Amino acid sequence: MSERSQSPAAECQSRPYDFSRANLCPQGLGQESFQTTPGLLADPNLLYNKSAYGGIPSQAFFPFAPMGSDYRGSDQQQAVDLAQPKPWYPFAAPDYVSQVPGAATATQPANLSPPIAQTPQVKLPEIKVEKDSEEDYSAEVKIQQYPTPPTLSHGVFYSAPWNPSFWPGLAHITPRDNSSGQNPSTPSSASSPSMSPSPPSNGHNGNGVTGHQGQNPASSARSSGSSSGGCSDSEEESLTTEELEQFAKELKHKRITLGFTQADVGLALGNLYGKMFSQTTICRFEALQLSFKNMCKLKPLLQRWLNEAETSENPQDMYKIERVFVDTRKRKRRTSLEGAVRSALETYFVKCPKPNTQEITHISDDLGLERDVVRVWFCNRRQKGKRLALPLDEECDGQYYEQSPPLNMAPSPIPSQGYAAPSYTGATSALYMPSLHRPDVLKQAMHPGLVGHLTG
DNA sequence: ATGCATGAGAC
DNA sequence: TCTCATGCATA
Repeated sequence: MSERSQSPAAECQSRPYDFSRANLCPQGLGQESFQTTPGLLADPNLLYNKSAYGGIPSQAFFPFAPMGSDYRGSDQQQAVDLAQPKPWYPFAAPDYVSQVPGAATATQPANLSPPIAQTPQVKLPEIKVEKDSEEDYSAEVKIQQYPTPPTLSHGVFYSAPWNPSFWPGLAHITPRDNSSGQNPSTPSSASSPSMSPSPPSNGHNGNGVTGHQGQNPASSARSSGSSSGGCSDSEEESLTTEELEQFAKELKHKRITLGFTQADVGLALGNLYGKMFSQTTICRFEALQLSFKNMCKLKPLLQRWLNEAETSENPQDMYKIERVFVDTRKRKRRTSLEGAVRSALETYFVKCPKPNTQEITHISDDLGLERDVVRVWFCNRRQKGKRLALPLDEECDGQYYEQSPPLNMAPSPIPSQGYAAPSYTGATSALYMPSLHRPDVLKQAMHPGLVGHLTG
């Protein structure tokens, strides 16, 4: 697969506003290189091997988590079914239809913009929106029932998360510092047995779990010298990767031992401290799939929960609260991308991890996807990339995707690039070889560095 | 367990 | 418009 070397995507180089991006998509977004061999993207995750990702983004992610299954589908997915343009939003969602290029484009040759247009694409995207149950979606008001733990009989209704105001106590929550140091194994009796929903009284400001956390770029990064993670805020202790890792394991183990599900924990946090978390978040915490900063932020809360759970005589109380929230919002139906489309996106991603608007448009047109779907896909892909990449060198903060591998060009001299140089040269396949798919390998390759760095 | 989505805040 | 934290929905 020789990338076309002569006519780089015009848009990539003509971007006036972003100098650095000039190199992003030198070869143009997949003009032709789209033909992805089955194995090519077998494991996109491998793109991020530690060495490749010299740079660390503003946020450090834990790479150890096995992330290998993401694209498993690409190979196994059946051939693209060109025959049927899936119905997108069959019901009550006309607005979507109008903005879904795929709906209109997928079936037709579409006049794709020059640069990307000719990509031997995976035409006819197999995009489908989950389950088209004719009506359920239109009726947006729904009440979700939170899974109830076997041991707990209370039906709990999970709330829609989008409104931070849900958690009044949030602001006051302060993960106590000591939690860090203290080993959960030695439950502090300090915890109040009353696992009442009332917000914990704590003196600190709550930046711990405040609605918005992310910001704080600088501090977030683990200070190089100290092991600290960049738990920026006061209450977040200086945790080392090992500590977090260990705590995560411990949490999981004890949680299971105590008979709680991840969902239970998330719910309990809400009841105990005012801020509820989803099963997803708890799962990611246990799997170390959150950013370092995020881990630091959540750890104190989970630590407290653990203490409570261990000491409480009636852990069930932790779930006592029932809340019913009516979700009046619409949530776009989740798009399910076919393996071929994903592979195509991966290919584009390798070439240009940060496509600009124009490029996104090209890609969306090319693949017959909704622009927003493409945009979000790239956002998520980048986010995931960071997790996998294991950022160790904070000095490179923000450099992650700043520079894109010059395709067809010699690997960038800059070691801190966010991508594995080899990946975009044509010789890519090797990089994505299934054999390397092993999470252990990935972990092995990255973790040590992180640990070393953090623990330093 | 994880893919796609949402939304606040930062840039 | 992006990042980041987070969650719904689903594999």
